[in-house]
Amino acid sequence: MAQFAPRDSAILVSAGATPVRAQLARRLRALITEGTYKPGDRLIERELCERLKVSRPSIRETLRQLEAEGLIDIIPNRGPMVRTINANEVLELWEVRLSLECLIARRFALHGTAEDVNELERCIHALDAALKAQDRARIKAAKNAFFESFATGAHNEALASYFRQLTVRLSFLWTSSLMIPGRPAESIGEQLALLAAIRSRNPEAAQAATVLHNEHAKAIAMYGLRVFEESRRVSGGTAK
Amino acid sequence: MAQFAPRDSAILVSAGATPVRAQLARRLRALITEGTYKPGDRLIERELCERLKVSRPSIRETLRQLEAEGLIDIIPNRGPMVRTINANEVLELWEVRLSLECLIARRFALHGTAEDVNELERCIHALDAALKAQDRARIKAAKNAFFESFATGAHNEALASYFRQLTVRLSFLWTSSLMIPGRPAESIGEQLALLAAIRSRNPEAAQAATVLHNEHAKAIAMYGLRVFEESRRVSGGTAK
DNA sequence: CTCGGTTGATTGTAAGACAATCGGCCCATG
DNA sequence: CATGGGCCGATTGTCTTACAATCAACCGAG
Repeated sequence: MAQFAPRDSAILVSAGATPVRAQLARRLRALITEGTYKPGDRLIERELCERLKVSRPSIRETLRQLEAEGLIDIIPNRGPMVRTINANEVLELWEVRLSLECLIARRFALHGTAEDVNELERCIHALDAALKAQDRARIKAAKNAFFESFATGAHNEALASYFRQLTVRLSFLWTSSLMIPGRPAESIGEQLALLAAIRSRNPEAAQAATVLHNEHAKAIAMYGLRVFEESRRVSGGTAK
Repeated sequence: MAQFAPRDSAILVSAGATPVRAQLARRLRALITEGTYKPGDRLIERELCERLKVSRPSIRETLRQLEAEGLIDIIPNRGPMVRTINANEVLELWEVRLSLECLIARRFALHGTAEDVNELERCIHALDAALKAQDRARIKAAKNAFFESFATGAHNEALASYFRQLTVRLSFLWTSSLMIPGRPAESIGEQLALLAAIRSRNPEAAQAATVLHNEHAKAIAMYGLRVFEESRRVSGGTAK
């Protein structure tokens, strides 16, 4: 699975020069996850061509990829739009993601190296700092770094890839609910519990910590969904 | 996620006429899962054009989709090839798939309708019959029908979609190991145990049955992998 | 036998073109 | 005034053509 490069491609790993469409996919993904294009927005090919300075074939190939990743819907003869997700679909995706998250936690506890664990700890503290600073951009970056180091520690690339994909598909939830007062401290505590479980090489405890943390995060996420749908109902759909 | 249509699109469900590239994707997927194109085989665009009677842009868009689904690799300036999977990657994918399978089993026991359960039973018996008849095509069709009804009964479309994708990515294993004497009866027994657990609405038992069945299936699959790699080493790569 | 350059094959990307289809608007009509 | 039908613009679906960039394999020279 191509996905987005976990890190920017190491120096001589991916021999070939980066194809334009790979960068395109990253950029479009970013435009969607950062909320520039919101669920329901139409992505008109010619518009994207001039905005991103590439030809229509490149755009179309990229759009097909994003469709396969679940980020956009392409309706025949109507064109692509950022995928709209209702509450039920959020719950569905969330459940799948939780299942993978549990597997990651168990695997991390079993197969994570000391370095993986330390990296995870660094990410947690960085996230803590970002949350206290109430800096959206930093929070988002720290959250991504945390997810990435979490997924990496499981040492299962396929698993990490699917986990990333699901995280991206649900990312729109976080833009609405990143900063809820009182939540941060609690959240960090949960993640430190996960870290402790991993450090003591206890997969069951790690999974339990993940489930617990997820219970809270899910509540936040569903709150974020309501906020999002509200804002959508108010500011109206530019595309109905 | 577009994926392949779970069934051929019902009469007025997907309003628009089927785009060519959707059929193309199905056909190419079939060519790969059925072993016409084997892992490592290169998929040369112009070749596919004349074989499938479509233009290069259509082919390229389809290939982008299959890449995102993990079925093929596209190496820059070298082109697409059917993705080669080594033993470690098989184990990785298998573990993810098992995790989803467990979730399906639990959800099926909790949310499956009586009709879902009956359909699953029908599929199991059909598979049993096909196995006894030693008919490869029928076995394959029955296996797919079983997976489909299994996934459907969980009533989580995202989950079903990812499960299908993983099944497809691992499908090459089955072509090598479909018919192992002695295995069928045992396998059917395991599936009937799963069915019983679901019918008694016991998610834990259903998950346990899934894990147990998977333990055996995995051994078969790894055997199939060795057979496959052996045949690959012997008959050599047409593309090295 | 090894190294290096040349060449052929294939992809990467673009631009242009045209048919098919969809959605919305306008108008006629009850 | 509400409703239905038909027209028109916008957009995608698909194909053709074109050319540069790159890789891989071959071949010849040392």
